[in-house]
Formats: sequence, structure tokens, C-alpha cells
Amino acid sequence: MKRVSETTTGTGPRGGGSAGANLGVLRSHNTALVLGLLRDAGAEGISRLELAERTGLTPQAVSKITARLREEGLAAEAGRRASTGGKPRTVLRLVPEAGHAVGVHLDRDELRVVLVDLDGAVVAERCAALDLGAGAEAVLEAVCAGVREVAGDPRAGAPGEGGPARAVSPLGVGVALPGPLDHARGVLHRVTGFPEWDGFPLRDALAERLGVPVVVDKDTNAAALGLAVGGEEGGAGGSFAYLHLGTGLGAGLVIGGSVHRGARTGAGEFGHQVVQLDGPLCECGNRGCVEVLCLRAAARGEVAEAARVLGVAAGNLVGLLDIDRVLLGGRTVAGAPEAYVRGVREVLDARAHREGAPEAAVPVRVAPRGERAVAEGAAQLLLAPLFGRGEG
Amino acid sequence: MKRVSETTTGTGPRGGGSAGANLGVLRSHNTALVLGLLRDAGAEGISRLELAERTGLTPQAVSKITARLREEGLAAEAGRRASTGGKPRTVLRLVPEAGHAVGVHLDRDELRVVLVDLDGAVVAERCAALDLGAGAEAVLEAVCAGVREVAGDPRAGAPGEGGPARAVSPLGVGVALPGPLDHARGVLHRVTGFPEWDGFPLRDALAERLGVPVVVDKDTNAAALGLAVGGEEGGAGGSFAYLHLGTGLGAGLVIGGSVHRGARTGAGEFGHQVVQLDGPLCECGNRGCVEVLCLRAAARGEVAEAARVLGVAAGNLVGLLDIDRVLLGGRTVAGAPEAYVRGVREVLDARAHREGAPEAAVPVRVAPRGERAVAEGAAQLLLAPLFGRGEG
DNA sequence: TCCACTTTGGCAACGCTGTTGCGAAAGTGC
DNA sequence: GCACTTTCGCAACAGCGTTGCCAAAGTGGA
Repeated sequence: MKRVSETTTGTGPRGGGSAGANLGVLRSHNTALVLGLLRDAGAEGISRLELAERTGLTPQAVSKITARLREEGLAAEAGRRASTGGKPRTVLRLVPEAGHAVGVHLDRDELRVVLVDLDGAVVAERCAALDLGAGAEAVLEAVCAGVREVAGDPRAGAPGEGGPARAVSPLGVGVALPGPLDHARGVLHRVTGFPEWDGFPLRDALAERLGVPVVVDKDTNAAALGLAVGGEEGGAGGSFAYLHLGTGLGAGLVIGGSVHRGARTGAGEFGHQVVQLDGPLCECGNRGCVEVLCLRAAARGEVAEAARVLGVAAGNLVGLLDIDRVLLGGRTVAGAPEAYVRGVREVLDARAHREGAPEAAVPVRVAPRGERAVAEGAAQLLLAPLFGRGEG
Repeated sequence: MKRVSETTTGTGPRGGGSAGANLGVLRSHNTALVLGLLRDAGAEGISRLELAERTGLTPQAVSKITARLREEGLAAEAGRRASTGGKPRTVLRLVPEAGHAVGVHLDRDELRVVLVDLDGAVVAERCAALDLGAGAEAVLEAVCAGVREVAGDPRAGAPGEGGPARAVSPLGVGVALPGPLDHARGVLHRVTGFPEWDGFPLRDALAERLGVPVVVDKDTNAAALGLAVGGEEGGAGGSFAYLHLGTGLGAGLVIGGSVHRGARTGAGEFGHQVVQLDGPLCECGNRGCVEVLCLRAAARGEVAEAARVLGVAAGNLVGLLDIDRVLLGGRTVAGAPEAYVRGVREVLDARAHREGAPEAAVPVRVAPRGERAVAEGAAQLLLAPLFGRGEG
């Protein structure tokens, strides 16, 4: 088996300008597209001709691409379909064990590390208490230890339960954490409550210690990415919002299949959307933020009111972006999922009815995967580019 | 001179899936990229080596592409730069007269038609009163007459002033109008106040009569597109919101250099964003929409309050999408531009200060081009794809 | 005035992409 | 057992950007 992804032959753009494409870019684009369809097909697999139809490539081109993928060990034959009067189609599938990635969820009081395979399935997991305020050295060491453990690295000491069957060398580590940060540079900004992290180059610090590529992103973005590639959420091209209601209120936006971060990774600031002019003061300095209204209502036990307020804010977002669905997550939602879904749905349905398009009401659901969603999504920060769900 | 854009050799994707790319797609992508840089360079022009740097292509590839463009009449040499110790660089520029497009602004009571060249400069213009409620036949005929006139078509009768020097055959017509509609299919939905237009296939009806490609879009989207390619607004990759305050309140969103429409062309519903829970009833059925609050304040003459409310809503949008700037337009804004800009800016500045990043305050400006912005942008619906600023 | 040097940019050969033409393989159905 | 359909690989091909090379067109010092 060769190395995963030798496809980055293309030089890429040099300046800040838009990218000119050469044959290397063309090849890796098409390869990623095919790989993505293979993954979406799951255990069922997909035939060469279906791949050709879905991509618009000729069958011969698909044959060449899949031959390369089989040579590299990323794809394999998996039986054949029923004949329709001629030679039956050979079914191809992704080989999930051909590559792994690590996802790290760095929360204020907890550290969760998962190892996932190419399919996104969790192969190993570690979870431990952690104080984000304990200083850079302690946190970095804890993260590195967690990564080595889930990867089965012998340096990590005795392989406890929950580890992988054998040691794997992951192709990278994705780290998701709450505060505002710069995804492109991997630098943290004033993490709420922990000013000592302001300006810390987390990505480079971890990459140096671990010796593998590292990507850093906001927790809500990671969760949204994980849901976007989760298969059930409509595949490529879909748009949705993941609303996370926990100690705070934030959102991860997926537009056209990729996470929308904005130029400064500031997108998704959903909680400080003003929905009540001159309302109660929020700690952010504004008045009438959804976060304050929603969390206060929740604290008073008025879940219906909290859900209604959340629904109004969600309605604003839906109208602004014309997205396809809304997913709810976070500890507060987990406490009364049906109530929140019902409350938000009522507001959105009413809006759709008034606009005379009741059939177009945006569906509201609880986000699957619960507590592990962020860590799994963090791992997807590295896997997604392989499958053509990269930077939009 | 050959025909404009013979570059669509690529088969394109067949199904609804993501597009696999072949050599034809590769070529047209790079050609469009170069063409876009040539346009952005304007009358100054740009050298081959600069094009190579900006695109990431090799100088030789740029030479081949520009040679093709010169052969087709789309580009031409325009002098040379000062030498830096060797052979001086030859400067290339776009030939604006090599192609034209028509932009139509179909408003409730007015019809405006412009003819623009490849540079986006207005070459001819017509403006006339029009009643959108006069029935499909009358409106279609008025639009067709306007298009023929600005194009100098002999069938249009005597060429009045404001027409082009000689007849041109435009490569397409872009139509922008208020109501909700389906950009992808070119079909109108219940245009506010004119129910008879519901479901009317405007694009196909016009395309058949005129015999050229037609694209239909919302007026705010067209205006935003026109501003996006206007040069001064930061070129490719920029993100901004165009807020239009006229008889209603709407927005056009540009994300990463292309217009964000959403799956159903519903994006940009800015006016019915709720900013005051249980506030005054809006005609849309919601309570506390920005549109109601803002327009009522404006009607009372309280421009500062209207601007503040607008600013709060703009702040919500800026936070949600992390965009780079906000542009204001529309008749109401035109009535007191400084006041609106000042009011919105104050809200956004205050928000940036509270977040500890006063240097990152989002700039607020009045959108240039005024009354003609929508018509010019409508023409760009056809030109933008030529320059690689297509469907994102 | 000449010559060495730098820089631009075209010509030709090349490697690689997806495409086309064709035929072998592997089924179904009469 | 034969005709037919369908899949899919081999081989030749056209077209893309790339590389190696060299002519053209300047500068600047001797």
C-alpha cells in the first residue's frame, strides 16, 4: 500500500489571488470527487458507471482513477450488482482502514480525543478532565498524550481499553475549541475566561510536537463539518445551520457543503444576535442578545420560551441565508430535546405558512452524535479535503 | 475577430452531483481567470508575468492563454512598462468593445435598460415608465423594445440619443426585479402586489422572443453583483452585504466574491429579520421586523433612529457571516446618505470596540452608481461568468 | 561604441490529463 | 448453442500546462 494522497502535484497559487489550475489540480480534484462518492456510498459500494454518471466524467476516466485508488489501497472491489441483461457492474468501496485522523475536542473543563478511520467511524477514544487555565505547557502535553494514546503510539505507555487494535500513524490532527480564533493561521484569540491564551499559535506548537499536520477550528464549526459529512445530512451542496446551546450559544454554518468561516473565522456568532432592541444587557455589551434571553429563560425553567426565542433567531438566520435545515445541539438542548425542537419548529413553520409556502418549511432536528460530535468533526477537518469537501 | 468564448468544450456534469473536471473545464477556468485579471487591471493593463504571479500559472501558460485571447480579439497589447534592467514587460489590456451585455431593471413603476461593454461601462441607456400590473404581454413587449433600442437593432426604429454608435449583438440579457423568484429556473413567484405574475417563466419567455440567453435575478442580488465586480470593492474573494432601503428593505449578499442566493433564491431576506420580540406587527405576519421599525422611524422623520435600527440588524448580519463591509443604497438612504452611514457605522463600531478589536470595525459606505446600480448589475449576470466570477 | 548582463517571451518537445475506438469478458434470453 | 447486451480495459489520440532552450530587447559599464 502506497502513501495516502500523493495527489498534490499541482503547484497551487502563489499570491493571494484566485487559483489557476493545472493538471495536478485537475487530477486531485477528480480523485477527491470519486473518493467522496465512494465514502458516501458506504458499505453498499458504488459501481464505476454510477461514479461516471454522478461526476460527469467518462467511464474510462473513472476506470483510470479507481485503478489508481485500488493500487494505493484506498479502494477495493466489493462484489457485483445484479445483471440487467449484460455483464454485471463491479461494485467498488472505500477501504476505511487505509487512513486515520485524530480529532481533539478541547473544552473548558474536558479533553476528548478520538481516532477515526477514512469512513469517519470512531476507532479509539480517550476522555479526561482538563483545566484550560492550567497553562500552555500542561494543556499541550495533555493533548499530545491523548493523541499518542488513541493512535496506539508505544511511547504512550500501556494501551488501555478503547485503543486501536494496533498502532496507526494518523495523517493529521484536528483541534476544536470554543474561543474566537484564526482558523487560517491556527492562532487563538482571547479565549473567553482565559486571557493567557490570547495570540497563542496552537497549530504550530502542536504540529511541531506531534510531527503531523494540525488544523485548528471553532468547536461549532467542527461539529457542523462533522454533520455535513455525516451522510444523512444531504451530502454535498447542502446548506444548514448547527445551533449549539450550552454554556453559551453559537452556530456553525454549512453553505453549499462547506463550512462558512468568514475571512477572520468570525462567522457563526449567533448568540449575540440582537432580537430585542434595548433588551437586557448581555456580558458582550449589547442589549437584547438571543443568548441572554434564551439562557435566562432556560435558567428560569421556561423551556418553551427559551425555544421560542431560539426559534426567532433561527428564523432570522434561515431567511437571511435560505438554508435547508436547522440542527440543534449542546448540553442545554440535550436536557429537553423535544421541547426545543418543537419550539423552534413552530416558529419556522409559522413563518413558512405566512409566506404562503408551507411545504417549504425548514426542518428542525436534534443533531446526532451528541457529546462526541465536536471531536468527530475535528477529525473531519483533515479528512474532508481528501474527499473534495475542503475550503469551498 | 472570432466569437466570444468558444471555451465551453467541457461536457459538464450530467446529474445533480458535483462537477468532475476535464481539460475543457480546466482551460475555460484559467481563461476566465486571466480575463478577470485583465478587466480588473482596467486601462492601465497588466503584464504577462504579473498574470502568471497572480494566477499561479507558469509564464508560458499565460503566454498561450493571452495569445488565444488576442487572436479572438478579447485582449490587445497596450504599450510596455519601464525596464528593470532587461527587456521591458509588454502590457496587455482587455478590449472592452469585443462584447456587450444588456441589463434590465424591471421595477414596479419603471423600466431601465442599459447596454454595457465587457468592462462593465454603460454604452447606451433607456428609461421609461412601466406598470408591472399591465399584464405579461405589455411588459414583455416593453422589455424587448428596450433591449432592441439599446442594442441599436434596426427593428427598433429610429436610433434616438443615448444609443450605441452602431448596432451590436449582445451575448445575453440580465433581468433584475423585486419579487421572490427562482434564479435557477428563471420563474417568478408571487411578486408583491402583482399576484398575476406568480409562476410566470420570465426567463424562457424573454429568451424565446429575443433569441439570446436570459438570466433572471432579484434586484438586490443584481446590485450586489454589480458592486462586487465594480473593482473598488476588493476584487475576488471579498464578502459584503448590500442593504437596500427603499419601499422595502432587502439585502444582497456577496460571499467570497460571488452572490449567495441559497437553494431557492431566497437568501437576503433582511427586512423581515426580527429585532424586537413581540414588537409591532409587520405585513409579513411577524412582529418586530427591522423593515417595519426602520421604515416607520424614517416616515416619522427620525432618521437617526431608523439608522440605529438598521445598524443593529446589520450588526447581526456582520456577526453571523463575518463579512468585510456594508454598503447602503436605495431611495430612502439616498435621501439622507450621511445620516444613515453615520448611524449604522456607530452601531458597528461600538460592537467592534466591545469585542476588543476596534481596528476590525466593519466599514460602512454608500453604494456607488445610485439609480443605475441594479441595471448595471443585471448586465453583470451575463458578464461575470466570463470572468470567473460565476456561480461560486 | 562595444560587450556583458538581465529580463521577456516564443518555439518545440514533453508528460500527463481525460477522450475515443475497439475488442475481450461476462452475463441474459431465446 | 447462438445472438444480444452491458461492462470495462487496452491502445491511440487531442489538448492542457510544463520544461528546456534561444531570440529579442532592453540596461549599464568599459
